[in-house]
Amino acid sequence: MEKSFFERVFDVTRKIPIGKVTSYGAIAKHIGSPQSARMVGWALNKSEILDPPIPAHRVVNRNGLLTGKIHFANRNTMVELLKSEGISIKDNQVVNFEGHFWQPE
DNA sequence: TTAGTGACTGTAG
DNA sequence: GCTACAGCCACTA
Repeated sequence: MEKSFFERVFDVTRKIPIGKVTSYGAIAKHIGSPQSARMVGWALNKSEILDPPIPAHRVVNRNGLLTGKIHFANRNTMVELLKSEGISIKDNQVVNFEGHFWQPE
């Protein structure tokens, strides 16, 4: 039994270290479908109903832009969480994105 | 069962 | 440099 695409996304996302961020594309690539980054976002959307919750706030698009924050109940939640982990956010974007970037394995 | 949708990305104009 | 379009796969109605 292999894990579904869905579960792999969570598996990778959970491995993101504190203070680090990654992109949908990086996760999708790790799973094996670089062009299915949309699926990653879709999966993360479902993640909030899971237990335990997935650190979806550490996943941003390839520009370091917090596009996913619009799906949080409060649009400041994602920013605040990242800031509390030592990541600076400016204008919905990760400051020094490449410096904080983390890639699975 | 078929059709529609999605937290993206890369290429082309 | 910016805008537009197509592709990708899994899930829900």
